[in-house]
Amino acid sequence: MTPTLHDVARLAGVSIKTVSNVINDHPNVRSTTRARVEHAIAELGYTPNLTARNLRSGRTGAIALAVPDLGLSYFAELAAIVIEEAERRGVVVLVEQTGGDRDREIALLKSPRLKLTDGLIFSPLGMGQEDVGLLEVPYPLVLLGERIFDGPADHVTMRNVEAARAATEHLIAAGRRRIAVIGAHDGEVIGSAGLRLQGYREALEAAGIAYDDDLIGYTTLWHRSNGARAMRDLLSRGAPFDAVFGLNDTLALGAMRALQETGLRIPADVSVVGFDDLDEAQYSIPSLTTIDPGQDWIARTAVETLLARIAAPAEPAQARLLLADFRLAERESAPAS
Amino acid sequence: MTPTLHDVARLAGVSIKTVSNVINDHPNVRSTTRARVEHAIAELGYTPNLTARNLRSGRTGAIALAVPDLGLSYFAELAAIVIEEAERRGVVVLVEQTGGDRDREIALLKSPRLKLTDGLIFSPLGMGQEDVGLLEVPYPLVLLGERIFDGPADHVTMRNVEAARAATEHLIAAGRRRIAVIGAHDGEVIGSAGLRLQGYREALEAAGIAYDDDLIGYTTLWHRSNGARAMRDLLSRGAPFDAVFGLNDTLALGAMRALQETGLRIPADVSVVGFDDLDEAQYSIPSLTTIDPGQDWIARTAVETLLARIAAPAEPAQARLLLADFRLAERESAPAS
DNA sequence: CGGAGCGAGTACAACGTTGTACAGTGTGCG
DNA sequence: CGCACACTGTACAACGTTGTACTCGCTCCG
Repeated sequence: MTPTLHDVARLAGVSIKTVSNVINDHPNVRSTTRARVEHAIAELGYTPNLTARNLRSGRTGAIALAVPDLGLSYFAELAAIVIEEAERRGVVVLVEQTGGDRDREIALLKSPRLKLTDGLIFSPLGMGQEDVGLLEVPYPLVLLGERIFDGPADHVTMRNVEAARAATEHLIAAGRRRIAVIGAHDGEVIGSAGLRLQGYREALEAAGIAYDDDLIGYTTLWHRSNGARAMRDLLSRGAPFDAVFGLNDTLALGAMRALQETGLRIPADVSVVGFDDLDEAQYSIPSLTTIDPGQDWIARTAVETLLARIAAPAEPAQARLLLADFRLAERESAPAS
Repeated sequence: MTPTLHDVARLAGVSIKTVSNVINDHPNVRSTTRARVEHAIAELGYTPNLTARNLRSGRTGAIALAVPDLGLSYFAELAAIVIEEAERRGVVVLVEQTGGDRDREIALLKSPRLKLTDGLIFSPLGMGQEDVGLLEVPYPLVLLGERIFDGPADHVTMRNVEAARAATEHLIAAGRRRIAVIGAHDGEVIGSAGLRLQGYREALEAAGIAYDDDLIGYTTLWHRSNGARAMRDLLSRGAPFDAVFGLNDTLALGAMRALQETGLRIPADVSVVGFDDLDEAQYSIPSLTTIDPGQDWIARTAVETLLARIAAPAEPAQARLLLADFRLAERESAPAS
């Protein structure tokens, strides 16, 4: 079917190893021989079989990226950057979706499908701290997100508590006192929801504002419709509020939608901040004040770290925790004053 | 390092072929032997080396998906469905981004990186009809989009002309006569922009409305900010209009943003329709009337068609053109009357 | 003028798996 | 009682590539 080294070698009248040497730019090939081989390669349209090369070398030149769902903008943007950075460094990316389901995440970690790759960038959503032991895997792994800490793998993530605190303080500085939250997960301590809620509470406490559970909107998956639904629930509860902190942009956008449905003006009646700085946040109406958590840095650092681990098979270094810088992107939905 | 068939065989006291037979559920293995082998597999934590298996079988169990950019919601949602469908069918997906750049698209088609996969689902954006010859590739290929027609590969896409005509007719039926377009590409005949503009013109013509180039907003990349910019240009031109057809949802959402900035009410002053039925279209304010072009069907059919081609190495059948059904999703931005 | 040394190229094994051909051991039946 | 045959398992080759060890012939220099 497709030509192999043998075909090229036969046509050029040399051994297959010589052809291999030409392809890999090894020394000790006479220029006349090289030319003859190159001509044969061109004539047959030969390209090396990467599967065979990988078997020989033990490397595949591919990495896996496992995220909950590319339909979630945050992960789509993350994947876009990871793929771009990987390409820049000469590897390809195999994308897996777990649906944020714990069982599927666990199954993925042991899946033989990963044998097609040299390592994994893993963003769990269903697994939690109790599953930390399952991250002991026989291949290079970089962990994202905030479901599991102090695991055996390098971990690249954002400063959730500090950033959420900054978002809340921004609202407080603008004079808001009754700040609702959309997207909390009941009882969660770590995880994006738990950590961001903690930042929120720290900001309240520092400002001497009492925490009021009536202002907390709970949802499971952080989807736009859940943001709208949680906001409607909160409105129907009747507890007054003058600001909303959406624990991510998607929730905040859904919440804005629900607020505007009822005639509330943003930011005049209610200011809104989000978290993630999705592309959309610039184009919503009003545009969304949000936290830029350093996603670009996170994605690139994850690739860089993984490739470094792959290149250095021994693991002398401890698992590292790498934290991105964040910044508040101030827009119309929550002006400074 | 990681255990191989040899290790398992030695531990179980059998030949490697017997272990292989156990793993692949081949007959003629005594149940006692099978149990012994399975025990050894479990003890060593053996998993098969897929690279070696692939070399042997000539298949990789992976397909490639090449799209312009996962940062574009349409392609992120497409990728999500492709990956989900592929997983359901037992293959993994390697995602490549071309940036919509013709040279990168052409380079990708010949890239040896594709050797890691059994076939390609390709959504070009930079290549055009003049490049049709480049689609003659030595591996199974399924084409998406509307940049190239009548190529040598199966082609799965949507009914752009009919759907755009339906969208325009919806506006006309609601009494609109001055319908602006956002996202046209100057001089383009095929391609999403060209075809959708054609559908628009057909609808105008059928209704006896004159085509007015002053109502056409041109943009290159279909990004949200370009939608807003084109809308502002159009507004500043001063030509009156009572409806906007965004050639995709992202453009329409950007256009809505620009309209609302100037105080125009949607749909009272201007109705807006989009094209794609992104998740966002349900949650914008107002929610966006748009065309659901059958993306889900397209993604699943692309995977199914590609896997069928991979399974049948001979190609008896002609390249096929597969067209999805569309429907108008009527929402607030352009009600029926 | 003889041996060291190097350049050019070859033969073979190995990566881990699976298909093919075959060998041994019973078992059933004529 | 002997043979056919199913059953269980083995040995070997092959997929296409690259590393290692080797051969051959030439040049250079003491």
